[in-house]
Amino acid sequence: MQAHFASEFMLSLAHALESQLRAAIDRAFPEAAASARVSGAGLDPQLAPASKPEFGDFQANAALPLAKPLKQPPRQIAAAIVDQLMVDTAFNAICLKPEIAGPGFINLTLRPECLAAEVQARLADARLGVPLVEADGDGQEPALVVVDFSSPNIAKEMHVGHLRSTIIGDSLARVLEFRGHPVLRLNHVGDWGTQFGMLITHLKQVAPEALETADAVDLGDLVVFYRQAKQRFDDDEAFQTTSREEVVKLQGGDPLSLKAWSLLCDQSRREFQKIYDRLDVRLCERGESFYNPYLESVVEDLNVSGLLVSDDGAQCVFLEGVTGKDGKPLPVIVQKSDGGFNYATTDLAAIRYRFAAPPQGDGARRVIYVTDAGQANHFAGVFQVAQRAGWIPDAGRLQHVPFGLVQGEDGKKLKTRAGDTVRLRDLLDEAVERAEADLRRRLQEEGRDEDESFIEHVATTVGLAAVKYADLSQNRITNYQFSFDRMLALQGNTAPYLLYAVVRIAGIARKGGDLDATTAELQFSETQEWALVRELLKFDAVIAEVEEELLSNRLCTYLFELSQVFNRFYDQVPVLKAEPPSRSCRLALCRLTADTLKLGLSLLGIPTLERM
RNA sequence: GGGGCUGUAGCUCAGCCGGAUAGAGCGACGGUUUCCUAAACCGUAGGUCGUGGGUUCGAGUCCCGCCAGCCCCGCCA
Repeated sequence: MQAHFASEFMLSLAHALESQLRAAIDRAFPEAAASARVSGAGLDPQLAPASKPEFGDFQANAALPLAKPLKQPPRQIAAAIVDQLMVDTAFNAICLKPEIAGPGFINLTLRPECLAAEVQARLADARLGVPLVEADGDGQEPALVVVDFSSPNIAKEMHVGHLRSTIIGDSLARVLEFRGHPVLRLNHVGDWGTQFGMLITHLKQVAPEALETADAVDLGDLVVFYRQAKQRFDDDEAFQTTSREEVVKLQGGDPLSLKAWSLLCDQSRREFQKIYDRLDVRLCERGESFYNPYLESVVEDLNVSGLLVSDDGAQCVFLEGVTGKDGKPLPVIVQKSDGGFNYATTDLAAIRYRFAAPPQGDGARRVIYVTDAGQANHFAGVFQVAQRAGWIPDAGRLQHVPFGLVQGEDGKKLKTRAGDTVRLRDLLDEAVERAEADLRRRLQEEGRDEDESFIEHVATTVGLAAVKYADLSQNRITNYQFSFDRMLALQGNTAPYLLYAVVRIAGIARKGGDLDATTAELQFSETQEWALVRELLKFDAVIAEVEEELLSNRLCTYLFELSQVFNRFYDQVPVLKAEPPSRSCRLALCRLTADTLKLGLSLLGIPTLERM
């Protein structure tokens, strides 16, 4: 327990304060506390972070709701609670005398020496106060978390639609990994199904060499062929029939079909990998086809559990609580009338496999799907079926992490000028090109002379960071308006702003500040120093929140605010020119700020720079 | 028709378990550089939180109705 105090500061402190408050309320109002315990979980101290810096560090709002039942003015109640707090030595060790403010808020301010000691502890802690997740049960490994994200389709190029899933999924996986969860990052690529029937059928007629020789056509051509195939499939009934036959052959394991299929997959896979390498995203490919052998037994299982209903020739599970036009329950179709399986079947097989204990499955405890919000209904249905089939263990969590559409600056779905979907590759290229143009203009204006490798490195880092950060910094639920101008802006809540804060600190180090020097006792006097200290110490709580809520924008907001506070500090408080005791204390703050920004950005998948 | 999501400053968005005078950034306007990178900092202006009810000591936040936009709705994923 003691060991945890040092490494989990704000959180453990909040927990300590909460129980101290609870005890104080208990002593001040024993009858009210006792009756609250009878009816529920006892009185809630309603501890929250202070809403404004002038209110201290925390506020407890418990007095307000007590006013009515106790028939006392809330400020009087607050005073009674504070009296009890003041006799608690443990409380006095961490907090100054509480203030009662407004209608009856109890404002708590942490002792400065307590804050300084924690800064000291974090300087010596590579994890910056973020604890590793507890082992599960008796010394067992923490349970596996599956994060399913990116998921492009074979024989198509990755486009802007894959951007959010890839970036958000990667960041969530990074946060979970940092917390110590074993994470399986799954790329559920679309490598099976009807589309292959039509593509192979079409290629047989127009480019048979593509089905026999690796890389006979390039991926761009393949995309064109795919589009043509889709067109024919929609227009031409005979083509449809042939395509369906082709799917059956493929699913039946016909060697020629399988070879063609595997060539197409290989080719796409290499293209995907180029994007993932650029974005520094690691993924374990496990496409839809992986679950092929399990589809039949999924349907069989559902049948055995009595969930399966034959309707109109299709095998369905009817949903509870979800009705269609006629007021009747909506089905999830798991086997088409032609006997084929569809995506719902595959998704069910995947859920079952991921939760199932090894070696029959992954043995996951938590499964997270990062896909667009348009699939919310689908997942809700599939999740319900999995639940009713008993495939989700008691402690298992199955979560859809939805995100909104990527829109252009006109508010409509992002398209190229020609009206095509934007290729992810082109989008990344443009971000880097714009970052490079910006940088060159700046270098010229400032009369700086940098070599080409510097320019390339900075432009690449800034450009890609901008794309990632812009996406991650927005609450993912809402649609996302994509704008190069905004994401590459040098001021505001953008990647360049955050990167610049790191660069400033690196600059201090270059100019002779030894960031790694240790300081016996940290002392701070300036407002900006304390503001920075307080901001730095929030990091652990922010990570805990992202882990639970799966909202990366909370981390972004924090890093932005930390950068702002640091920039104010940098602007108003000299570091290198400060006198000896202050100088080393300020250098220590610089180092912890740099470490926090670097770690935070790395959890977003964003590397930092020394100079820019 | 049913379901989901969204609606907060001119624009793009935050807003945690319901808490104090609703916050940023951009844009606009005005200031700051003998000093660690000014890719920065400071200040000013800008709000009926879509709308009408309800619950509450207290509602942007919770509940119900309505309006608007986007998305989904049986054999595509």
